[in-house]
Amino acid sequence: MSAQRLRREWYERDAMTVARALIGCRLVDERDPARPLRVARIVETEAYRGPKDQASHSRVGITARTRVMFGEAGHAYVFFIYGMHDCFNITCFGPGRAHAVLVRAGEPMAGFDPHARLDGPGRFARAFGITRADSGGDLTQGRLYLCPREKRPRIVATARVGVAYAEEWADRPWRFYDGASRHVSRPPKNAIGRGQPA
DNA sequence: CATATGATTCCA
DNA sequence: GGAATCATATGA
Repeated sequence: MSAQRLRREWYERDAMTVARALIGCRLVDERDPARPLRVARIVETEAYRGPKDQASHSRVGITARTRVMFGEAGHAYVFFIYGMHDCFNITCFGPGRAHAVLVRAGEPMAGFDPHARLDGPGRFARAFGITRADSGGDLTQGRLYLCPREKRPRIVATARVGVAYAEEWADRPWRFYDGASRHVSRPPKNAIGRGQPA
């Protein structure tokens, strides 16, 4: 018996709030009936605060690519980057706000090889087979959806990755991760001792 | 039409 | 440290 999926209202909050709330939630993929259900626990996210945020793709306004971010909360925004990677995002807050949350890492729970790597936005999307074809999909209605977390994780906030060009927006602490997870994409350099007790 | 670059990953 | 590799945005 699977948990109930997150509803529209849950997504209708600003990106920083949603990005934090997303840590520990589960992404469920039952798009392919021929494959077993795939589930991962999200352990790392980044918030993008709409057009004024110079690190956000929505800064360029409404284009074919960014249109979904300007629409209803709770949809997938998937973009292709560096000629080889798809990245999975979740739209939030509401029409015209263009807030979004990038899912940067997860830990495999079901349907994956137990050693599958879901750390890093490119690897995460690839593990689920999420591509630009999935951009615009409604996460409150389709076969790709999110379920609430069971326990509140210890959340660590840092600056976002790869946005140095965004000037004063680059240093905002809008990257969030589960400090107890060993599946974070860029663990702190002095990370020994982090994680579950042995 | 031409060009620059990126919300990254992998290899040396 | 540097390459891979191309969609997207922007300017001619």
